[in-house]
Amino acid sequence: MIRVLLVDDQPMVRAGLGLILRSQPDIQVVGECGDGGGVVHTVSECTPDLVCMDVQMPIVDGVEATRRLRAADGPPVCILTTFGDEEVLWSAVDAGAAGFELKSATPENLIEAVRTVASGGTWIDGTLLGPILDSYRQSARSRTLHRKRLDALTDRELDVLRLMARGACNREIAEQLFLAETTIKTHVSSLFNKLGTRDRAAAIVLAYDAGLVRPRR
Amino acid sequence: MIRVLLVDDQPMVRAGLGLILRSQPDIQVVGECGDGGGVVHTVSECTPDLVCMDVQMPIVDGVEATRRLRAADGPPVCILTTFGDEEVLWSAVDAGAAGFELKSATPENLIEAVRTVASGGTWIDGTLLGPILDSYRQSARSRTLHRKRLDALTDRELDVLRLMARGACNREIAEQLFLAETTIKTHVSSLFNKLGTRDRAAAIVLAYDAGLVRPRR
DNA sequence: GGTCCGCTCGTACCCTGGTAGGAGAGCCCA
DNA sequence: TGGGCTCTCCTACCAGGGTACGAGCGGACC
Repeated sequence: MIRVLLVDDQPMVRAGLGLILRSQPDIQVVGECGDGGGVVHTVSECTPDLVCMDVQMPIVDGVEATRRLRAADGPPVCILTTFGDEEVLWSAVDAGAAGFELKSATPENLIEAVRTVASGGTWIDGTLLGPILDSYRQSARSRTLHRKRLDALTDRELDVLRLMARGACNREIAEQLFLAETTIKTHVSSLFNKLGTRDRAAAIVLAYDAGLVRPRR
Repeated sequence: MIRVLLVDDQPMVRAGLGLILRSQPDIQVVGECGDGGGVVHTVSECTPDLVCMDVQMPIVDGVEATRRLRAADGPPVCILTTFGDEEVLWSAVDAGAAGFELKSATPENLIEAVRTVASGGTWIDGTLLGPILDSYRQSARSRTLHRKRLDALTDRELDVLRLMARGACNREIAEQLFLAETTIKTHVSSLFNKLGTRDRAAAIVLAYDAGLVRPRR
């Protein structure tokens, strides 16, 4: 039996959600909340297996409430929202949400989302997946355009550029590649010419833009 | 009726996939391919609604075949692979795949993937979604850690750092901020101290790592 | 009123970064 | 075999980057 806590400021929405979920023999709605503020407390009382959380709420919004639940080692959270823009999705993911479903989804999808999240899985509404991957593809496309400029570089010059783009000075690059510093200077000048950059700062920026190196995280 | 083309170098896998898909009354397997090389040609002959594509194949791999199909304005591609590492996923997405499912998935999931992709949707295996979001969360976490170091900077120093991280030299920064070059030097030295960086190269790297500036795409 | 801080600007100095030009060795390909 | 390219290393030179230190001004805070 899957025990669900519903959090939404609109009683009508809670009623509708409850109706859909209760139609399943293995799903049980064990509590409701009208704001994100009391969620942590309510959870400790009714011990749900997962929390269905709205985003827009008057006092404490769903993202913040999700963060608090995660901090309190609470049950997994499935975000339920009206507007599925990317910003909200990422902030919810950042807060630790395991599921993200639109209120416009079919009851079947909603139930599947609940089942997936309750069993420890991850769920993102299918209609959102498309735009997300599209934006990734777009960024990948212009990255390959940048890469074309890097194609002119020799292997050695790429070695130097990579180290340079990690903040290494010429002497350090020389040490790491077992070369003389003057050699590095030669490579550096050469790759500046090919890339059309005048100094290492611009080259580093280009290395990031082209995706040769990625921000370390 | 959904018309499917199967592409996999192993006949056994094609047989198994076919068995699963043909069990559905609305799905029809209209062709098979043993390598990615002939996919574009085969598609023009048997006109499928979608292509189920293996990744590892002897001559032309699934990612490259997907790219060619996209270039030829072919039907959507659902990638079917044994190993679900992130690299493969992103390269497949980059190539234009609309679906990504593991061979270890349940027949139900496979069928759902096919139905989703055939109807123009996007599908990613649920077990992969978790690790992807985890890595995103990790990156977000250490981004905030880096940001802590940026918190020590004054507004003016942030202005300077932002321009510096776009490749501007001191004189250009001075011009853009309507300040003297010596002032910029003061700010630059000060922010190096606060960030613990010794030169602008390292500061630029930190600006990217902290997410203060993002690769331009 | 005094103090702290951020912002501005200056001088003086050193050092790394970047350029110009040359040169030798190894490799591939016509 | 000769030409072209890459990789290596050198000398010499100069501008910009970075540091150290000082100083004036204005706002915030006690």
